[in-house]
Amino acid sequence: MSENPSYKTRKVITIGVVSELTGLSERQIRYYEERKLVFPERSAKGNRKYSFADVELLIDIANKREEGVQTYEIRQDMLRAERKKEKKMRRELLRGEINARFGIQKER
Amino acid sequence: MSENPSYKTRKVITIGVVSELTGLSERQIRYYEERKLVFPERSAKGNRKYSFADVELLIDIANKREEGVQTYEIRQDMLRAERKKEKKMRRELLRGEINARFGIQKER
DNA sequence: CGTGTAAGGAATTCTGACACG
DNA sequence: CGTGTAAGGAATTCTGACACG
Repeated sequence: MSENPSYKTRKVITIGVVSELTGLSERQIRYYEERKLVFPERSAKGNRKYSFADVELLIDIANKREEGVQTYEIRQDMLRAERKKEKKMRRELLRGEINARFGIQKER
Repeated sequence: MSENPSYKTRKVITIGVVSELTGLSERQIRYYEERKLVFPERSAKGNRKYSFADVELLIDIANKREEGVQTYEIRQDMLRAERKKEKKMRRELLRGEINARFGIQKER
């Protein structure tokens, strides 16, 4: 049951459907790609394919744009968030390694 | 986090992508619809849209077809399984109602 | 029965560009 | 900067039908 969590990240949705789902025009969606905010995959013959995660991201972008935030700012925020998350993951990885060597044996 | 379990059942995938995902020809996919094995939605202008659940179902169908099972048999099996599940849900619903009236107060 | 294919048309998507503000 | 639009072409999808086995 529930085998695949990749339903959210698998890129299978064409731009027309994404447009319906987000309310954005295809022009806008392609422009946000140009501005490096979304990264669809391409089918064999070059058609863009998006994931549900991309759709949600685009909705967030649309909200920020409505507040007047420029695509450049949105991109900067995304990059900052990404670096923060990486830092966190490194800390957790390190903690895990330390535990693997010393932490596991509770006391003896 | 993880707000939407509908990633699996939301019908957003076009037939070409389903064909890639399943290895079935578009002809086969349309035929299985004709035989009432899958039920895609339609976009405004009539294009079929499938869910991840549909994709998995189609893969199951493809496996059965390879074993020589006819579409009619597959359909009968699906209907039987569905009735069974409904029966189960009715039982559980009933049990829940009974508990709501009598079961909750443990003892007094 | 299950699937391939050619047919003709309609809708989709793509890119690069001009426009406006 | 962000978005609309017309342009031309290529790929997608649709339906109904004929073919084969």
